[in-house]
Amino acid sequence: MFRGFTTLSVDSKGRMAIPSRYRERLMELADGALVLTLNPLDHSLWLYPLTEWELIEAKLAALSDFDRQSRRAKQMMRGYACDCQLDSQGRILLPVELRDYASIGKQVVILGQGNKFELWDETCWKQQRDEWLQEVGNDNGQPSDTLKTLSL
Amino acid sequence: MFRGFTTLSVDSKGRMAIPSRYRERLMELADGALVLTLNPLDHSLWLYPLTEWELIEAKLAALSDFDRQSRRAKQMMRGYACDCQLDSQGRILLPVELRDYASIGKQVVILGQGNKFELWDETCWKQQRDEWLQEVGNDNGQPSDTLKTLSL
DNA sequence: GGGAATTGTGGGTAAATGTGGGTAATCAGA
DNA sequence: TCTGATTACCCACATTTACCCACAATTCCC
Repeated sequence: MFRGFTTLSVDSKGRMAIPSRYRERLMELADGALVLTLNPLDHSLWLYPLTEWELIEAKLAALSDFDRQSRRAKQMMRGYACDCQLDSQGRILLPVELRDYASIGKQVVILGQGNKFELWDETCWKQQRDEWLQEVGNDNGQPSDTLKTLSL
Repeated sequence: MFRGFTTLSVDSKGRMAIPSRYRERLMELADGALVLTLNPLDHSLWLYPLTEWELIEAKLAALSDFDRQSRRAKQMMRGYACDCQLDSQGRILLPVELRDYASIGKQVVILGQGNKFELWDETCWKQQRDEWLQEVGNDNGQPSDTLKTLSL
């Protein structure tokens, strides 16, 4: 499973290097084939190895078209899913639309998140992180029922 | 299966290029034969490879004429279904009636959606997308029960 | 601490792709 | 049968993308 944090830069062509410690695993899993899509819950991107994405796609395909929320989730996640391939330098190309969606500028943060990675614009990530930390610290944000019983 | 997002332009003759990464698959599946029809759930269009459409047509044929919603779905989807063929440049011609239904102007968005593609006017799509993202972000729109248990 | 290998970054070039428009063939209506 | 409109095919251009090589920075090892 993927974990950890890296800051990377996006070059003028919109390319981003994948940290080398993940590359071997990515080659094993799907020969470097990746799927990048938007994270509809935050303004960030999700990056799956192709094999992991196929599981997600199956879950999405099972959702009904007649439930509006489900339909939108399918449209967004599948619609924006983009096939990427590690190039010979271990980089991937981030399509303009996805960069825009996540306001990705020159510096990117990549977070290992289990079966996938999460990509944030560096500035956005810092804001988000600080906001969330403050919420938790303040006890304003009531934890949801599931979290109330969670021991870490 | 199809996924991904592309912005394309419709030329003065009403033609639209199919992104090249899909063309080979489309030739394999049905020799470039496609069926374009309206999406009765949104004001957009659905584009099926002929072989996939035939499955849909069978499903539609099985729906009862005495259920009003089913009857309408049959009428609309079958009635507006239009045969298209990839031309030598990998383009298809969008009939005027369907372009009107989806308010398709100069710029079109094509979304891969599993067994089919979804075609939107670019402006309409952006509106749709932003509305939905806001709903999800605000936590107002309660996720439907299926979504509540969905881990991505 | 110094040298070598690995990793991250930048950019040039050639091929592929998307776009536009001219011209010939086809079709429908009068 | 003639005429006008629509559709299919062809060629040409501009942009984008993929592939390649090169350098800078970092890490690792002796």
